[in-house]
Amino acid sequence: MTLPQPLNFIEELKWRGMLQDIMPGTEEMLSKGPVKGYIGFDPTADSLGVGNLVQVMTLLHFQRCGHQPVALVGGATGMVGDPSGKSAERNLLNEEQLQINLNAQRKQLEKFLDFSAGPSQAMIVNNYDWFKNFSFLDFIRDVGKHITINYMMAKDSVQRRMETGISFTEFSYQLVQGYDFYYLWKHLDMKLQMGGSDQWGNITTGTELIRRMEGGEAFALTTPLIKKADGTKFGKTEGGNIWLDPVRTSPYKFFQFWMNSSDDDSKNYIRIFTTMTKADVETLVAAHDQSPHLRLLQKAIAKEVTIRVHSEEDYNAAMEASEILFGNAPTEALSKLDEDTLLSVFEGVPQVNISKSELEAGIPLLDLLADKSGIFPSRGEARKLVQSGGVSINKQKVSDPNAQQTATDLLQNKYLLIQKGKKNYYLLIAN
RNA sequence: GGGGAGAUAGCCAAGUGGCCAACGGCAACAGACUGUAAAUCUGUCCUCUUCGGAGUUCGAAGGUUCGAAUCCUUCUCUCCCCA
Repeated sequence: MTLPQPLNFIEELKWRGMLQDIMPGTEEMLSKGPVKGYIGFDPTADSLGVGNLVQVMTLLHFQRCGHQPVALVGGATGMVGDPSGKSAERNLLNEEQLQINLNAQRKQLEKFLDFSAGPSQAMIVNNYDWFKNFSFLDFIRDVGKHITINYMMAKDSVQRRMETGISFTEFSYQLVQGYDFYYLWKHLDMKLQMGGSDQWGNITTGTELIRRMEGGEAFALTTPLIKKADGTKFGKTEGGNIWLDPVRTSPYKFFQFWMNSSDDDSKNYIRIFTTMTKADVETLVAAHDQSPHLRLLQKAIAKEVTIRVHSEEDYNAAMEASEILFGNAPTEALSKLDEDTLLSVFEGVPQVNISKSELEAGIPLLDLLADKSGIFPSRGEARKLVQSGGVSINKQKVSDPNAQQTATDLLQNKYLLIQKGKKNYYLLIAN
């Protein structure tokens, strides 16, 4: 991946709103030619979530600007536990789980960066590799000696835990992460560490260590914590976290997550999560403001991100499903679908099997919604939502909680599309 | 060790013998309006319900009473002040 004119990475981050803190001299260092920079990923789950996507994009932009991005998976740091942003001591992961998480994350990271040979070839490293044979005594002699407790205690992540308590393990985390930077600097000529703003403290311990151990110079920058316009956390919905793993979050849901972002948020997201140029973004934002109901921004983000994280096919399927579900004449569109299309459209929608013969005999609506399908935990809840107009079958509102559901409405003589609220769909399959 | 304050639904927070399934706010969910947006308005928000009700709650366990979140006893935990 060679670009005709390498972009200025810092400028790029600035207009995208992705620059929080930067160490003096960083921009100058970057301007001298391609350098290596890395970001660490904490293996707390077996999949990255959209929150991690910010850091992935930082690496991607870094690479687009002609530099060499390195993703570090925390096989060692994951065993310790980062106290940053945590109000209480964490539970340690067992090694088996850690290994699973590590491999899963590594695989995901490989999708985003360009690993083909060249001056900006991406790399993935695992800090377990240089920690596994580093004994405790050697570590406290060779590394710990260079950093004072006073320095470590001054960090925000530690300060905030002074009242409630912090274990020695978590306290030493910054030193472990700091040594990563030193090691990479020493052996891979790593010049820059990046990360979320909560990592600033850990990162600077690294640059400090490099200076004290060898008088070397290393640089750092962080990205701001992304928040939604209403101040709530980014990347979570009613259903929980939005994951990159299609098993955890279906491509349809993933696509919908971006489609649902508010206007204000999407103006930020388009900058962070797409590689569109500044001019294109500005044009699109202007077009969006002209006719916001077209949701141009949401569509553009959802498209690019879904394709990057999943695939073009997944995007097309999600898009098609969304058009049918949210389009102008959804009921008609539904009944026109042939079975294959219908199934592929609703691939990401929970499916429930029910008995066709019972349905032919007629099932009381509430039985169907609660006992038979488990869509509602109780009949009372089903009744309440039906009464308040929150339930649709095949995109047609049902209003009578005492109604019977028969087989006459079956799509393709086999399926019923149940809708709970506006955005939760279930496909009932009559066998 | 001494003294004081407190523990109420996801969170904050009223309530000190019956009118309490418990004011109010936030969060959440649904509806209306829209554009699958925001804001606003409305409804739901312990569990179950044949929507008439039924059952289980107010740190825990006992007790007083016709009746307790409210009074008494013991226990557990949290916070503050003094040593």
